[in-house]
Amino acid sequence: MKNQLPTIKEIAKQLNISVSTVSRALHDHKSIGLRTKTRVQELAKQLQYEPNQTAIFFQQGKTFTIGVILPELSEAFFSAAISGIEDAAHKGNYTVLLGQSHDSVDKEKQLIETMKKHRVDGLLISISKNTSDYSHFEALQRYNIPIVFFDRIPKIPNIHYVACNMINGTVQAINFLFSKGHRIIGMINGPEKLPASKERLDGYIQAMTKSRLKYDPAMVVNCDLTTEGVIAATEKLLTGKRRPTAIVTFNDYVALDAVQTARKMKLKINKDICFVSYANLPLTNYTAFPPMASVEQFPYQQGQKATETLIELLQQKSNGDADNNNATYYKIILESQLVLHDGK
Amino acid sequence: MKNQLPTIKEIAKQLNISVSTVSRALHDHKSIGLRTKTRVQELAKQLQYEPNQTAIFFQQGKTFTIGVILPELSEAFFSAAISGIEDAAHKGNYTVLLGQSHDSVDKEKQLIETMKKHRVDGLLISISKNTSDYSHFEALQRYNIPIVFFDRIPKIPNIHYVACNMINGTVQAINFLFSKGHRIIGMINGPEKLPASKERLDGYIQAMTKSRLKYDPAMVVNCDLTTEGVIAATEKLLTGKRRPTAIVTFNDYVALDAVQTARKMKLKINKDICFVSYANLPLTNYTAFPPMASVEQFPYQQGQKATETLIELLQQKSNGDADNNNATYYKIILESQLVLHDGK
DNA sequence: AATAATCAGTCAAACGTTTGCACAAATTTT
DNA sequence: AAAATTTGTGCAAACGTTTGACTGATTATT
Repeated sequence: MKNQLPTIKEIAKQLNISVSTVSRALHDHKSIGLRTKTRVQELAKQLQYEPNQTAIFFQQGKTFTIGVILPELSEAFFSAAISGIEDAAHKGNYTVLLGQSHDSVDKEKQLIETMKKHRVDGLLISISKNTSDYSHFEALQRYNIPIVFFDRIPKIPNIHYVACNMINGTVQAINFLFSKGHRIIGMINGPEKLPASKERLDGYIQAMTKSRLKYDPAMVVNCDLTTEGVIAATEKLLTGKRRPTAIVTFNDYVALDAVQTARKMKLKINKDICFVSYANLPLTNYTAFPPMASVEQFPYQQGQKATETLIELLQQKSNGDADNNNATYYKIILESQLVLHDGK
Repeated sequence: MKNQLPTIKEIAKQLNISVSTVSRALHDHKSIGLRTKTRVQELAKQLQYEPNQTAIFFQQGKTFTIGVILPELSEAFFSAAISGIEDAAHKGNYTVLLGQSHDSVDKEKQLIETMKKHRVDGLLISISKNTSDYSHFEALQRYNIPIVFFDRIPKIPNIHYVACNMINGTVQAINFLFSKGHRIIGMINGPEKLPASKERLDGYIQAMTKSRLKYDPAMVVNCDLTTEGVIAATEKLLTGKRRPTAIVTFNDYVALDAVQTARKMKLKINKDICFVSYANLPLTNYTAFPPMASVEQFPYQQGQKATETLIELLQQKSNGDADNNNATYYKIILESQLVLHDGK
């Protein structure tokens, strides 16, 4: 009754030859005669033989599986990223094992354990917002499991990563606003300690000083990204004595709340006040008052690139370059880019 | 130089006992004396021993992995679903192997092969839009890999599935519009042959006749879901001699395009014409003229429920209920629900 | 004709773990 | 004190595949 699947053994027995011959025949090994080769291949087809991958994984100590750990799949950024990851992995004949940390450090650690157990060949990680202790990543060194971080990168030396540089995009955004005649430009930034916030601020300062508008710290307010936080930040910015005519917001969600707030204050969007944002949402084109422009971060491409990098590392490894422990570390930076919204 | 991980063998050798004893000691088997048990466990901890799961998978013929095949991760519906799937799987100590078909039948078939190779314990599938030949699913029976379909279900008998019933939600939507005074209600539906379209139509007809508004086929137009298609459909509906005062649209994307079209025709949204939609997008609250209400399809819950169902099937299987081939088939229907948008 | 090379195939070990069976020693029951 | 049971442990097979080393033919080279 047990629907036993055919094995190499079974084929060997039926053909009265040894399993090794069968194995080699199926792999088209040169040392097998044409006659037996075809006999084997025919029977294999007839029996619908398929190699048992778990046996092969075990035997070879490789699983052709890439583990992916990221904060939250329902966030547009990450769902685009995983899409790119899956596509690239599949192209390289790898499979994707998935886990979301929900921005919890514990869950992240747990996931790493699971991935380790499953003997993934490599890992792709975008760290949780709250991770500041990185020991669980470092522990992986011991297992010789390469990691490529993407987007949210831990601050530790000697790692591979793929990220998107927000500085240039921010500079472009400010320059764009400048070219439109804006001279007082505000920014609603994220939490101060977040690297992502720092990059945006850097770009802001760079562009402002280069445009000979001096950098006024009062024009940049941090917020915790909650709706309430954004409202407070927006109000603060718009009720100060120097009122900006344009605001750059940390991301699209922030932009949406900020726009609402501005409207409640009876300001006309795109007239009294303009917004530019960083792209997270697929449909800013459809929103009531979309930001005039967004800085695109190319999540799909980040995912793709990170995966390709990881696969390359894995190939190096299997080529025995493993001993080559003076390995160089990949630090791949995509450039963000300003995208204008024609608001059609 | 090879960073060999400790194995059960290694422990056995160091302690001068047999591997079986070690194995049993680590599993807290009753037949092992307390002294050796602790000796083993201590050494295991000291060596940081971790069982090699690939060996166990192989040995047990189980991988504790669930394969997921769905069309497109960057679609909000599916990214929410995968989120639910991953959470539920993790809760049940399963891991998720991921693949997207991009709505291509070939890719779908290929993914099934990959999943089969990886010896996933079970599969969760939402079929591609273009799949009409279901032989590749049926082939899986042979491998005794249970499948639970979700959301997009093939039309074949004797399958397990989880879906969301759109009929009631549609009825609620129409009733809601009726209560708001609308008497001429149109519908922009999806492609005619799509089951999803049929359900919506059914609900529409049911509600209309129950409300003693007679069903006017001219009030329901199908479209191919492209922007152009939607524009054409909207124009057709709004330029007919009976002009609807409210329109139910196939999904949020359609709604957005339809709203734009109506506005171009100088109609005032929520005054001359109201829209109700089916929820796909996270931020209808922020859109220019959001649908007054949406029929929610609970993708996260669908994913969750499908996963729980699959895990249950897997448990039954390992309990030897496998022979019990007169198995009942799970057909789990979640109810859709109308959600009002307060447009704040 | 002897030697070397090639061809076709087999043997057996290895990967790490689990588990049914056997067996000895210690303990309990008769 | 003999018999039965319990306790603690080891042996070896099994899971399916790959692969290095080996063997016995045939064929090619000198």
